[in-house]
Amino acid sequence: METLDEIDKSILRELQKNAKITTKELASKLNLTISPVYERIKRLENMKFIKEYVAILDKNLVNKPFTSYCQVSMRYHEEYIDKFEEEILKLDEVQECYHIAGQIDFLLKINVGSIDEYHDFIRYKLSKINNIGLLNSAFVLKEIKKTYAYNI
Amino acid sequence: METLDEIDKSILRELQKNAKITTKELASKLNLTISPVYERIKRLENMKFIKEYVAILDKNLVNKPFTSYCQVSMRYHEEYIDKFEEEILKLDEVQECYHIAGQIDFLLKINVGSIDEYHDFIRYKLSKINNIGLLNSAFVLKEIKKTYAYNI
DNA sequence: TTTATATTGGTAAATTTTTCTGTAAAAGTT
DNA sequence: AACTTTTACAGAAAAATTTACCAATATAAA
Repeated sequence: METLDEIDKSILRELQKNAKITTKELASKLNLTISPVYERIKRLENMKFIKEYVAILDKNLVNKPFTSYCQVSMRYHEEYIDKFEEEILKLDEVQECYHIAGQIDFLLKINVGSIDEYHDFIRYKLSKINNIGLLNSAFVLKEIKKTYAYNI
Repeated sequence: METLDEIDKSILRELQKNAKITTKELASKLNLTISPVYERIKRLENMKFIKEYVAILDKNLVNKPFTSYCQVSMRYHEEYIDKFEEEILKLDEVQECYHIAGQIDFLLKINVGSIDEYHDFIRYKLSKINNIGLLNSAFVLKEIKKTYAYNI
């Protein structure tokens, strides 16, 4: 982070908002020419400050309107965690999975097309993983805020 | 969704993985020429299937390595919810906020630079919002899986 | 079958990306 | 202080991509 000056940070701020901005536009915003902006972007990519560029889809339009956070605890902790993580990676419905501190072991974000699909996911996919103890679902009623940008 | 054929879905799948892919490359993958692929992308943008293109940064490199999920319940439900949501939108540390079903009202994803910063956030920013009842934090120990792509 | 509509392929202009060269300022060395 | 090295920027040219346009083809509807 200390290798980033204010110009770099401005570039990252813009690209977090809009990855499709042209170097020319960005240069104009920063009162620079194309060259330095272009080189800085390449440097930020090479140094992996920028991990990837992605298109964000409308989950309702692509028929994945149903979101749930699912808390999972393992019955015999240590020995089955690796296996659980392995299985989770294979499940397309799992958008995110975190190992968290506290009584619960894992927090999963699940995205599917309907409650029925969610039921099937829990019943026939998640529950099939060995040694799951507790399993608790919290349905998302409304997305109040969601941003992909860090406040740098 | 019914307005999307298999070609559209393939395009969306690719753009979710890599927004910087050129029309030429994409056309080659789909065994089409540039024109139809270009027009389809524009159509998907206009129809808002694609909401935005963003750069994803490395949270460790930009000094936001600490993530926590924070459960919030309101003391007097109905009347203070709007105000709470309003205040949440102003807080840069809040990456995501969902109104969820169940005992807890809101689930927040918080991203900061350190535990100290997290403490300050809870103590001096989140707690300052009126009529919060319960407040519970679950620290993320490890990110097992995180994808921005829907399985379409 | 005919008409209308949508989709594709091909081409060319406009724009952007990428590379290259030169200059100036800053930092480090003798 | 003089010299080298490094770094950041500007400008321009080359390469590649985006964008707009038109004709040809396929698809659906009348």
